[in-house]
Amino acid sequence: MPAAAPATSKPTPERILDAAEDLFAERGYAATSLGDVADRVGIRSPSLYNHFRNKEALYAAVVDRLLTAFTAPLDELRQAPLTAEGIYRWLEITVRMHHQRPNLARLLQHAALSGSPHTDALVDRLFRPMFEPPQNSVAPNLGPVAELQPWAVMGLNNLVMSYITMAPMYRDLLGEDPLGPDAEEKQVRLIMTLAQLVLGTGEPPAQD
Amino acid sequence: MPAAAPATSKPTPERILDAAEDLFAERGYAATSLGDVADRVGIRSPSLYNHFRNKEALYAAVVDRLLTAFTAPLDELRQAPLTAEGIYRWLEITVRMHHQRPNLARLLQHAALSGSPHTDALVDRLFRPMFEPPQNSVAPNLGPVAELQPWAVMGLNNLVMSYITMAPMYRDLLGEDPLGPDAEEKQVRLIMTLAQLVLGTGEPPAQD
DNA sequence: GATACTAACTAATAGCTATTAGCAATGCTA
DNA sequence: TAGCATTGCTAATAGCTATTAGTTAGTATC
Repeated sequence: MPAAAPATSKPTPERILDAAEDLFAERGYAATSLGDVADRVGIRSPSLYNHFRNKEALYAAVVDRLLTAFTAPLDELRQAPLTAEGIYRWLEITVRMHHQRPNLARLLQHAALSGSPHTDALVDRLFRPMFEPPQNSVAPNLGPVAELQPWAVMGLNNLVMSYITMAPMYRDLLGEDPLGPDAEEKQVRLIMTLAQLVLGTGEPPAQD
Repeated sequence: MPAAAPATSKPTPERILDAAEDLFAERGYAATSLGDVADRVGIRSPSLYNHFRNKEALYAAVVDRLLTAFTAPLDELRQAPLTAEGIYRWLEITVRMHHQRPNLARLLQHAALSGSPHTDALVDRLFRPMFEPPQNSVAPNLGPVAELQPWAVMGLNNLVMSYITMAPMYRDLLGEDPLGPDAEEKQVRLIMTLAQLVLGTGEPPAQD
């Protein structure tokens, strides 16, 4: 009795990607079993091979879907000349995206710790653009961390992502769920404040 | 031909702990196999059971050894009343310890992502003390992040540790090995500068 | 109405997992 | 010298892993 598409829900490949994304993000590539993915979708594991060539291809698809979702709004920002206000906008968008799709940060962290297939793609598409000087820049003044510039980029990035990846450990210690919507606002404010301190007393963050 | 203690090296249990610590830190609890641990020590995996009850006990021993190494120098600092200079000392010591023994940060990150046995011990012994008000405090002025205090503690911690756990991803992007000795100095300076900005223009970091 | 395609299934594989049982060699102690 | 605890080994277990082969039931097309 196959092909019982429930008609109510998403197509199977998408449901597989959803389940695999959550599991890869939680457990990493090696510790995720296709049986668990299949269980979550509600099918048997060999049926996964009707939609993805093998485990690595499934992982690659998960990574690709996440990367395109993240790089799209940032590519747009990269077109305009780089101003201090542009940096603030970029930061806020990044923070909010990581809160809405926390799985990329988790996947990245697993890849950094253990290595995974396609780690190059993650680095090249997400990180490398931040380290190359933009084509038309206004050379923002970086304040007291002048010669530490690349390290500051790494630091800000890590700060945003480690908030996501470490959140479960702090749930009891903060009075609040660190991944709830209130916390998102709080983290945006903290990051913006920090950035303002680091970049100098320049422009204040834009108010929505 | 057993009991061939090479006489040159450390006792076996310690060598097992060393190997297991590296592997657990790199791959996490679930993805680490006892066979790989044994290979690295140079024995067969059943021989591990002569020294540790099972995989979980081995992991517990790794965690415990790391925690005692880390909490010792910090407990000492916690005795004295809390001053701004004390916070700077605490920060610098923490950064340097994480550079010398990067495995605790990696283990913590795996535990936060996937959950592992004994995660409570990690949180209780390492994090919880930072969130409880010290017995005799001088109520340091936290500057522009006043009501964000617990979030700032979490942020500084994450900043220090994510530097370690994310380092491999940035190796190509920075011009330098992020875990080399020069980088340690650079990170200490960055963190101290940041802390100075956050805590207000208070005391400058002590020069050794 | 016959045919091809899709997407599910079961059965089976080779290899790895932690763990146990039993054996053998060594070194310490009486 | 006899005995014992330590610590290594091999062999064997039950269970999980990704992956393949072959089958079957629906769906769309001619």
